[in-house]
Amino acid sequence: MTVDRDVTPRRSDRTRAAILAAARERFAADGYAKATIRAIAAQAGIDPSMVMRYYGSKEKLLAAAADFGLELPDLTQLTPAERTGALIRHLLDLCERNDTMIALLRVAATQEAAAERSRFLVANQIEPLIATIEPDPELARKRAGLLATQMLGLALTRYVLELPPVVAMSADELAAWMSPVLQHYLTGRPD
Amino acid sequence: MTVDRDVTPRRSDRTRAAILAAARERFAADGYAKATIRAIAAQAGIDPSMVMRYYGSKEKLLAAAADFGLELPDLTQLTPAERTGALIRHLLDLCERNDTMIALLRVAATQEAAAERSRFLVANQIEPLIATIEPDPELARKRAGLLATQMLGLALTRYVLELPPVVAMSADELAAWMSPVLQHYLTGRPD
DNA sequence: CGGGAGAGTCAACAACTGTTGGCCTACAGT
DNA sequence: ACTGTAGGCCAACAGTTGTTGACTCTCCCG
Repeated sequence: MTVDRDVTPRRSDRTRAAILAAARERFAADGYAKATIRAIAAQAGIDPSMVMRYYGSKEKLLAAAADFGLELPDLTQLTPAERTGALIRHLLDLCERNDTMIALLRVAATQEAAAERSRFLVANQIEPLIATIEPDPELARKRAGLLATQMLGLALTRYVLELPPVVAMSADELAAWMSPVLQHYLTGRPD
Repeated sequence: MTVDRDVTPRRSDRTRAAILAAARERFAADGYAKATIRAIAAQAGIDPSMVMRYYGSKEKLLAAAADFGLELPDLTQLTPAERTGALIRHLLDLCERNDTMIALLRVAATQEAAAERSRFLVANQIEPLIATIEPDPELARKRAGLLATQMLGLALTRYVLELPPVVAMSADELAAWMSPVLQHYLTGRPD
């Protein structure tokens, strides 16, 4: 192992990144099957065989494309009133800034590996986040699951199914409607 | 046109139905691309060419498989307190009794025709349902969209992504947690 | 200047896909 | 008995897919 401290700017790194970006865009737009290696390569402006050289197989490319974090806000730094709006705005921002999140959602509908990745994100990023404000771990798990139903439901209907009423509403309006819901899932009780 | 009053029990009707049932099962389990005509035919116990003979093309088979109604309960016959639980239980029942709903959801992630069908169902079945208890049509549209985010989010996380915390909860527990949410979307106000 | 490795292209393979047309079989009506 | 027709199967086509290996080009280092 050579010490690769300070930049080792392989010329291929840019291509590697271009492939990954193209893959996310195609996966987000077309889903797994229709996002052909050839289509991804074409969008990245290189030969299809390069995709294989750098990522080994289409499945591994998917794994690389789905490997990202949610970068969720720190709930303990926010008042209970601020939390819910921040979560909703963060989700919408995450979906609109790049296609990674939507790619994961769309591909997870058909590819078990992506579905497993989504389960991992809920268990290892949302659940611990909730655990910072909910001491009971059993209950924190449930709150995380319930939160996911609403958050992923919003992302699905707005960016994948594109239901007109959901698309038409602004981020502020959605936040206003959904804040009490998230508040309920974060700290409320059933019944 | 011959008068086909009282049964004309074509021998093919059973095969036709078997193909449709098999298609829904495969679409629900594998999504559109992986649900091969050959796989569907095999599950129906007939030859792949029969699928084409009866449904013309794979796209038309999908259209036939996605052609169903939500059979939603009549909200005006229920007290506000009963409505929400009834809606949630109805959705879970719909998803668990046969695979049609899950097939639509899974396929809609990649096939525009199925996504369009989901938009149609929201606009022509959920929206009119809400209109029976919400006079303002603009607001009824929004309530329908918001309701869809939570309902489809539940179906997605429980039956497609199979998030463990959501799968683990019983129908009663989910209804208890989500009833206030639906109540808010049905009759509440933002902010 | 020469060679070796990194970066990339090209052409092909084998498998699988939706789809088609020809052929067989059973049976209802005459 | 005969025949037409509906229901079904088989084999094949043409296109697309993931994947591979051989070949080219272009620097960089000695």
